[in-house]
Amino acid sequence: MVKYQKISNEIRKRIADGYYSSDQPIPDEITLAKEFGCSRMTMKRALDILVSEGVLFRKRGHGTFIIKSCMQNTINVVDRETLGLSNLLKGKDVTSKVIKFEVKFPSEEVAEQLSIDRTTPVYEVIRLRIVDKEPYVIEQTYMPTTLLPGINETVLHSSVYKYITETLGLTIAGSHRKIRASKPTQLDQEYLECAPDDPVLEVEAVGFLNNGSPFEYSFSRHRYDKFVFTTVNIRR
Amino acid sequence: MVKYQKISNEIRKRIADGYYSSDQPIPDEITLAKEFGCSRMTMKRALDILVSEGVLFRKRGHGTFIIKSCMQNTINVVDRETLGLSNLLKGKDVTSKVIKFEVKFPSEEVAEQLSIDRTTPVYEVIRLRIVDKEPYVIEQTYMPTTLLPGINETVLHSSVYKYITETLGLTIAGSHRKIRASKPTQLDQEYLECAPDDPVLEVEAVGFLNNGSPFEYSFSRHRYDKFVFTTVNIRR
DNA sequence: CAGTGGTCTAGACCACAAT
DNA sequence: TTGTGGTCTAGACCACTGT
Repeated sequence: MVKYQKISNEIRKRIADGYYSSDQPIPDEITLAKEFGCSRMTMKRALDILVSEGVLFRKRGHGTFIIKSCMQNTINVVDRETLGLSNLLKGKDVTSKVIKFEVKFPSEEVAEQLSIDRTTPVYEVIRLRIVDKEPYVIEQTYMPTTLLPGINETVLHSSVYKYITETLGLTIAGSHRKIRASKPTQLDQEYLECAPDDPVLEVEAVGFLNNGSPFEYSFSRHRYDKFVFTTVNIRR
Repeated sequence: MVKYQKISNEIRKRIADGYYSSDQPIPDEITLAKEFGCSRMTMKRALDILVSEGVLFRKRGHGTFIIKSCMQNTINVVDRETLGLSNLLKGKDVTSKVIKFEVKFPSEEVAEQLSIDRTTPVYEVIRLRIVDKEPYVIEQTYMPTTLLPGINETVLHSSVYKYITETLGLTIAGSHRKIRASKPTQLDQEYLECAPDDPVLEVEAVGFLNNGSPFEYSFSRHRYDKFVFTTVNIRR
């Protein structure tokens, strides 16, 4: 943990604790820098994190203020989903049922999203993720076999994320995602136990490693009553 | 436009033009800094923007690389929705039908989200937004009358965003959003012209000004076949 | 004018990875 | 060891705001 992160965490904690009034600006950057024994640039960087999180905002010529509406927020359900569901819901009882596990040549769409050609085999995995005994999400995932060798049912039953990062020593860099509402498929109705008129929240994602290669193209279909996707949007 | 933005734009353009090979790292920060006549910190900042956009990623000890999967992306449908729908769909024919326009005391939930007490009147607006003659989204919006005086039917028929920024001279700072799938209500079916089993994509948002005050609490309900929410997620 | 945040610099040292 | 990006500094100057 580097200095700007420590400072950022401390300020975040202070805000949560009500240490600073939300009607007044927090102390100016130079004062805070002195308090934390760092340069103004480092202080600014610590505050930048909180601005990007939607906790603080700045007003040039005025000061830095707390965004009131950030307090009454529930848990951030997503926004860090590339950490893998097992991590996201740490503390919960997460299990997986493997519905499909095959190796095949990719469709044109899948090949394009994974930046591979159609002769590179991919895993096709369909898994039902179960949280505290309740069906939570059905994930359909395509992964290049070349990039992620050695995936098997054992891996699928625990954590693919863990396998990629720990066993293969790869680093996940991020993802591009699309979110839409959808009608339930037969599979959804069967495994998510939803009614024919229950909508489904679908998250389409391309995940990529820190070497730039897409490592997964996935469709996560969630029960509409158990999943909310949250984001923060800060204008610049 | 400041230096790091100009540089950032130039690099983005080069990537789009295929000026840099996506298999090789782009030139290192010091080399680029020399080329652009800036310090390394400024160069880093320019590249930071592209990293946050999911265009580049860095690998310590290696270099900075292009994310291949960023190329085949369609238009970013959202992510800048705080600009207002009129701006988002510029060039399209956007009209509004005002379904409800009242002033009332807020419910507990609305008061909490807007950080006001229950004695501060709010506008309640329900608008159908129509894009190129097709129903696009129903927005139910609550706004404090104190913060946004003078809203009327004329404003609602053009752009509330424009009214807030230009007429009132306020600055929109950002928003917190939650996205979920939902069953269609009677209102949805009537105005969005969707079937009883067509799902709806709902975006719940709290928008806030650059003085930290929440200025709107809204529910935007979209036809499932006409709206996709896109995001980029970069790990740090 | 004074006080705030925004940008930019030149340079130092650290962390990581390949050679 | 070399070369990369990551962090941090001390200070300069600019832009905006309210007095």
